[in-house]
Amino acid sequence: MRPEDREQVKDLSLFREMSDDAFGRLLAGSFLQRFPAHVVLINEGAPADFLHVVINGGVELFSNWRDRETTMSIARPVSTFILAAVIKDAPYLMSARTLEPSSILMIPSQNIRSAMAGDAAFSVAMVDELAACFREVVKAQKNVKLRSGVERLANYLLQLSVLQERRKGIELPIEKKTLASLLGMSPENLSRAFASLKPYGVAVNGGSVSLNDVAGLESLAKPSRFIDDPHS
Amino acid sequence: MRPEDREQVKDLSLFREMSDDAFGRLLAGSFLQRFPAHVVLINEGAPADFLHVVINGGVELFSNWRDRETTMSIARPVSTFILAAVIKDAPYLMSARTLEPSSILMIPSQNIRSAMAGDAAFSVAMVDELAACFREVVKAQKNVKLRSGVERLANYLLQLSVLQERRKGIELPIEKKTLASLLGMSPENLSRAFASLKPYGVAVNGGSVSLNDVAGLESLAKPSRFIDDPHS
DNA sequence: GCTGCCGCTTGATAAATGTCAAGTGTCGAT
DNA sequence: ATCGACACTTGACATTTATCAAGCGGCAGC
Repeated sequence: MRPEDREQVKDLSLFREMSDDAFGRLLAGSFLQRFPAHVVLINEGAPADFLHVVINGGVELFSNWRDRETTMSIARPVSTFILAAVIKDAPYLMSARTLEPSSILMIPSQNIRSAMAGDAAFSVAMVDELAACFREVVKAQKNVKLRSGVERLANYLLQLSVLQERRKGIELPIEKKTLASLLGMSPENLSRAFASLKPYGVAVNGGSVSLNDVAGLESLAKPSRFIDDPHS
Repeated sequence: MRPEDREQVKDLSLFREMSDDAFGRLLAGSFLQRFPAHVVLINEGAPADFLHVVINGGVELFSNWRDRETTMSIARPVSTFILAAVIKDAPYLMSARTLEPSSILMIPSQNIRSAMAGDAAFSVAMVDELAACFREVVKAQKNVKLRSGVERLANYLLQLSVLQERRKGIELPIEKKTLASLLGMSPENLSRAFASLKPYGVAVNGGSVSLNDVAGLESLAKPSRFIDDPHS
């Protein structure tokens, strides 16, 4: 593991307050591994032996039931995923696969639990992190239950435009197929949803999207602080 | 607050490991209040000043967007709700209203944060509680995204029958209107969903439901440990 | 007893969403 | 260069779900 990678992990809010010493103990037995694209890292139902940290690349968290599958969220550097399963020492509720070639740091679950026991500040950081995760899922749930497909797409695009800090010309960070699943619709439906946003100044070209009428799009999307703002 | 109520709260996994002393400090400035049915306790977006604990009765957590509303979950005695907002000192993401006349214990948010700072064991309990909450929402999200309305109802009924420990003759604990919203469908649709379960031995009479063919219902519902089991 | 409200149901209809099938274009492997 | 796999799009169609309207039945208040 390169020193700059270690530095990035240490800078996560989860680990920032730890002593270097405690952080060293946490990483004992951990390993950083490079994976190709489209590799399954975690199978739903397996015991949570490691806390995973995306160092670079991207990871899709998804879930299956019968013959259906849905994308639950996307983890980007630098962030952890499946923290809750590690805490509860319970089976993973989601599967995970790389979207692209990715470096993943894997920390033994036992190290996390030991660190909590020995380091009160770390526990507090964990509480903070888990509360944030919880609020994210609640927002996602509201998004699905209160909005139509088109509305979810419109809000996703607006969120992206804020994130990418340019008014026109945003880039979709994931394949449309995956985006459809993340937004809770079929790929065909996503195509049609894009088409139905054309009157609102949305022009699509492959992975590039221009928003030529942000105000109009907002009047359709009606973004809400308590669904769309990642910091609320 | 009656001693037996205090005992029940102390017995929550969140507080069980606390010293009586620390628990006393936690409750300083708290108060127990009785509310009539259908009273709004919390408005989405308000600052999270109190951690709420349902002592008896029942509370519906719900959320609005534009002219739509959906119920997110039901809190029953004895349990806390909106813990995450309290931790983050952030606005509530959901509103709350009583379903019936209810007693609610309200603990000042500041007390919770102080207790975390001074009591490592309490922090660990909080981590555990939040991880459990997180996993609950993830399951709810999978339920909505992977299943049709009829499938969600079928699984809900099976869950109830396990909870109420009798094979036939279960009682719906909430109005059908609320149940519809909880399951993410319109009330009309819930009626039709019940009707379409008739061939699977489901007979409805007001709030009473008989399951005359649990095996058949299960073959339709295909319950999954990682969606329906509250302990997984 | 009425009477009006409300929860619930049912039917008719519309809107949203999914499925199936075909066709296009890209890209990487041979 | 050709081929095939695959992501994406589009159209036709089926299914699911919501909406609107009407009606039933219980129940609280007059």
